[in-house]
Amino acid sequence: MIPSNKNLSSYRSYLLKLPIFQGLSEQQLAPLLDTMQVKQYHKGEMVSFNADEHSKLYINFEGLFKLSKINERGDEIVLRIVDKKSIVSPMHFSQYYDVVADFITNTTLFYFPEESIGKMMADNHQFSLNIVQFLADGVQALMLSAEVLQLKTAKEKVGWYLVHSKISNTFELPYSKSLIAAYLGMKPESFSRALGELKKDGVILDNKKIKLHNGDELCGYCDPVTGSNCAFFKTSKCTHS
Amino acid sequence: MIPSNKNLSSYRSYLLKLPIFQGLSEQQLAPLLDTMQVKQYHKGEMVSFNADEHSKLYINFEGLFKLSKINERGDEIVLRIVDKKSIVSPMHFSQYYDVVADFITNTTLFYFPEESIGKMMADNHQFSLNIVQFLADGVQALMLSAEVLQLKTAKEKVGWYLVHSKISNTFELPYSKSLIAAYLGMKPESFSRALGELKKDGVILDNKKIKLHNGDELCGYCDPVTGSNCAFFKTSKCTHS
DNA sequence: ATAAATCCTTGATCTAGATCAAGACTTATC
DNA sequence: GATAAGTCTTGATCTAGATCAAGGATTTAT
Repeated sequence: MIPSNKNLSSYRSYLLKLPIFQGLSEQQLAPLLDTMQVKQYHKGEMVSFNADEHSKLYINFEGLFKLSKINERGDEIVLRIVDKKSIVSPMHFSQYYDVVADFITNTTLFYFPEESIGKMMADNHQFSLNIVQFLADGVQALMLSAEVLQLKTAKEKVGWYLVHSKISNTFELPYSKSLIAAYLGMKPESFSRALGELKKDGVILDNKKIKLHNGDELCGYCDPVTGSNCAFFKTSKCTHS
Repeated sequence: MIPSNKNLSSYRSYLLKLPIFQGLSEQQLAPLLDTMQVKQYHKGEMVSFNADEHSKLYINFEGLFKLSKINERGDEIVLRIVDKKSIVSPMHFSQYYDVVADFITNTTLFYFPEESIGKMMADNHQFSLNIVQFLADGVQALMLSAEVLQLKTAKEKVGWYLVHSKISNTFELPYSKSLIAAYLGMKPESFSRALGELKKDGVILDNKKIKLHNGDELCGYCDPVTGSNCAFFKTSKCTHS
């Protein structure tokens, strides 16, 4: 069933499992969930997410989009790839800041008005902590990606993304190559060439499936935050001591 | 008087004026301020700010340092320049994430243990909101700087920094050129050459003082968030419509 | 199943900014 | 006020990745 503003109550159990609502009972959340709305966007659509018109908190229920900035020359930086269950909160942006949401597939977003979120934070300390955690994760993800974009070579960027996919997405590339290339601040051509380099080292990408000759070929590209979710973290196979 | 762990009470009025304590009375803050500690760092010192050893919230009382990441090749990215009254909170980082604090001058930091901040948030809703605001500002600053680093040419980066200095620091460059160059992800040589280009357009930097031929030469480099603090914001002189 | 549209790869060339090197200016130190 | 230590500028050269171009592969539509 496609969510509509009429049948939202059936999604309560889905919502309760999200990290942003962690530690909260259905009862505690009821006043907030009652204010939830739905909006559909379709593939190819580009919407400016500014705090003026979009001072809300969005949950991506179904679909995929990227948050980008584009300059006069048409160059793009992908600030975030937003997939299922991810949260975007233009309500926390400055009034004058905006990003473009560029929808890669048809997407269904749930959203809450800024006032409801504010009310829930005032009434429930756990929810405030969850918002703090969400923002802290955002800060850290942006610092990590600044580091990747600025300090790594093309080959290192791709290696890093692959090791990330290996650990978090069980050896599978979650998006198209060109989307990942854009996220890594490089052109598809460079991404392709970097993959060619990695292939020489025993890293094969077979239709989005990552295949490794020995198994440790990507470990040199890992970062400790990603590594902490790896089965071999801090064992002899791991580079993070 | 140099702050020590003995004479901290005399800094209460200084602390009460900080945005992070906005809307809070001295009385409400007392339990938190009682847990405050001081630490001095000296010029040239480099300290790893990881959540393990530094799970605290720091206030820069006096001094200057940068938060950087450095790779094997010695390339550096400056994630933030931390000057007086700025806050850094490794307590919000993941256990495995770390940045290097590189002290540019002798620096005095005040800090609060993670538990005291947590307690204050639990006891006082306004303080939680201030923490949320602090983190949201961090997210936005990182998004803006990702955009600047990734999408702008050398000349545009320098122009952007100058317009920022013009508006926020009254026509004065706040730090050394090489520090600003590092923050903009470029080498001092490129910074110098970019300044040369801008000089041709009527932008003169005379011993850190920004001097403009007509006055609007930098407006093309402005962003709306910075611009919202400009005297000419949304007037005919301003490019932000 | 076939056509059309995307997406991806490979090769040739170009370019912004890095690197290397040397000199000029500025700021501290004795 | 001389000398030393940074910091900044200018010029020559180099290079990683972008751009341009064309062909191949995969997905989507009919």
